[in-house]
Amino acid sequence: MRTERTTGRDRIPAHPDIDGIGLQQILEALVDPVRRLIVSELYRAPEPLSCGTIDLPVSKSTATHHFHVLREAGLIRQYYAGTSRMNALRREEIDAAFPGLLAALLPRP
Amino acid sequence: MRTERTTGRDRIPAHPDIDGIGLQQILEALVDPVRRLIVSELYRAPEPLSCGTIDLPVSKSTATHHFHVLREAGLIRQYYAGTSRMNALRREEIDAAFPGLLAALLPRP
DNA sequence: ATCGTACTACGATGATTGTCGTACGATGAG
DNA sequence: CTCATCGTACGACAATCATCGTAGTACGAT
Repeated sequence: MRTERTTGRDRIPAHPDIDGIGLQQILEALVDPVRRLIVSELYRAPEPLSCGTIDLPVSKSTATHHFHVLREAGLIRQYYAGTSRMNALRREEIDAAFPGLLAALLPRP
Repeated sequence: MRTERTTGRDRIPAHPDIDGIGLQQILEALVDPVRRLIVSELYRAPEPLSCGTIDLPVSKSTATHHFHVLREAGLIRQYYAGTSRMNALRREEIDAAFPGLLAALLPRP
């Protein structure tokens, strides 16, 4: 049999359904200041941002880790555009499942 | 000089001013399920509750720890009534400082 | 004075996790 | 093809923290 290759669109990991996410997981994700910073930036941005666009006070591997946690918590959606990984806040879904949460947690503009 | 005695009203620890509390601290307090359970109970109760009234899935020492964290985070106010320690949610202050936060974090009634 | 109740204080411990460096993989440009 | 860029994966490490048991203190009742 042939070796598996991780190519192209397989690079996009599965995103959890919002219904499978509990408040607990959301809070565990948002309790970290770095992750809250990421979410804030995505909240303000009109369009998805690549990982590199948001500059964070941590190393690259740590940043990857934080994006991973946010994705697993159902807070962001990720897809590739070339070598860049784009990130978008799943705003409507979150607002529907947890009304007022984002507004209460993010710094007021 | 005379020996210091921890008597009577000295048993009540100092409560932090709400202005000195940041969102970070509040979140760190409320990310724990047990602490969120405590806050929920205090939220629903019309009057302050003693520590023993709220039954928690943890040992007594752990419960004490959680009440301590909540107090330090400015979320509850504590005072003694006999041997019982009463707990009250600092609801108005929290709502003023972080509008919508409690409502978003506590289970809807 | 003695006892029981209510809670705290003090370690100890195990699990989690935020952090990093390094090595690797995928993509687009020259 | 080769190279630089962007991000991931993996393993390691230190710090934090939720948990507990035990011992102790304060207060009210007997």
